[in-house]
Amino acid sequence: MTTLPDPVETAAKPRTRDAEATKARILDAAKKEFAKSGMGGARVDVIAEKAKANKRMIYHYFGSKEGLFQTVLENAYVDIRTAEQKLNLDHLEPRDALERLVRFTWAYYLRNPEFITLVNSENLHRAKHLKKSEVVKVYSRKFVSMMDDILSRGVAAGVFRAGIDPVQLNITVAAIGYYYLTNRFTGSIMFERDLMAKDALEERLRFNIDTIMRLVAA
Amino acid sequence: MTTLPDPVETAAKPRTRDAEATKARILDAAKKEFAKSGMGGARVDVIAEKAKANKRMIYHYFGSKEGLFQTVLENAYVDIRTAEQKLNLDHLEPRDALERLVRFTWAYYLRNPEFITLVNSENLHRAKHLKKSEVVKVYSRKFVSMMDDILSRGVAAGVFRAGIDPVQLNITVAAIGYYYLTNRFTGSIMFERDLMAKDALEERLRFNIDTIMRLVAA
DNA sequence: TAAGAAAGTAACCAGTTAGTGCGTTAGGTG
DNA sequence: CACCTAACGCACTAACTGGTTACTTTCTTA
Repeated sequence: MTTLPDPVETAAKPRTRDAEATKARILDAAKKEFAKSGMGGARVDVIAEKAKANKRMIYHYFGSKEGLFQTVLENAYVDIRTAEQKLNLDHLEPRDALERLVRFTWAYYLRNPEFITLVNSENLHRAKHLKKSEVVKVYSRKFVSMMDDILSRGVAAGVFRAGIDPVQLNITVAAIGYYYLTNRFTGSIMFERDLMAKDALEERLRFNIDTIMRLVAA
Repeated sequence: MTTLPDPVETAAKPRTRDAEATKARILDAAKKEFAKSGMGGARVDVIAEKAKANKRMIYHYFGSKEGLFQTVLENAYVDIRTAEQKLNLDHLEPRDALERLVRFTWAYYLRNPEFITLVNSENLHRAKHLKKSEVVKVYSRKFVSMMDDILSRGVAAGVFRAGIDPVQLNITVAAIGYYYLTNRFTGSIMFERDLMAKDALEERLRFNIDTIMRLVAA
């Protein structure tokens, strides 16, 4: 050995303790791993490594792999529902509000591809983790009433037809974006085109807005 | 010992050898297991047991777990595409043909829930198995041209508007059924209603037909 | 009918994997 | 500053899991 490394720069850091930061790093790594491999396929050791945390910490903070998955899933739902509420659609003209929601949903899926995979994984497990979550139900009610409000205002303004079920419409808005993106790999093969190319994505968004607008038009 | 059992009825079956039947039993069991747990979560031992076959036979006939999955997946795609071709939509009035396709797609997903889960699993793996399949591409081309034909005839008859991309329409027809069913567990919690109840399913089908008809109407 | 190919079986193996026991260390508090 | 709680880390294990080895049994055919 020749020179001792500068302790300030390369010392094996005394690693200041920070429970919240460690938790956050674990959740972030877990979200990525669960999204990449699903709840069953994700490896706890890999999550610990990517989080630069010890595996023991995962069990300390989240109890089990399933506990960790449940927290990740719950956070994901809270995140999208919170973002939706921030759109302030009630200040917009009904048609603009609806178009904005379609655009937001599409953009959210594109920017948060983990969301889709987490939801798929949860449905493979028959929603056993989500069932335990009370928060999600509260947020979902707000989500439905938001659409209900847009529809009512649209009908009153004479721009939407009456009798549309907000739940069915919500499902449809999600479906036309979600399906395209979750099945982008098999879809690109079947239709022999790159569904993720920039112009393909733009075309799909236009098509989706069109689909929803024609569906609700008076 | 008193009486010898009737060999025809109760003999500890000499287990007549039948490669095709064994293969078929393995494929059937594999489809169910892969659908229930995904490609990663399914267990080869469980498949062998359910197929009443020896695990060694799986490796003999299909090489590996992935080889087995690929065959199951390929069969699933061929099955739905074949059933679609049998609909004979080219003899129907365009609007009837399209409605029939929407109804068929919905009914197929309902009667073959494994299909959806297999496709989801394949997309989690970025379609690495489907990429190797040449058959699927051939069938898919026929699928697209079928929709193309319906659209052209509809435009010519003045009942559909022009300029609709058959691929986008195909994706949308699949999406509005597929999403509802694959996310039926989380959906039932979020919307606080049983999405699989008989009347809920009927309502969704009606809504979907309506969505597609309004989308293509002139 | 002898022989060999194909179908079928049981036991086994090496590598993983979720989960733990137990000891160490940082840092806030009395 | 002594003490104690909570953060952190290492090394281990019991159960599993995809895949294989070595073998027996059945059927076909020359």
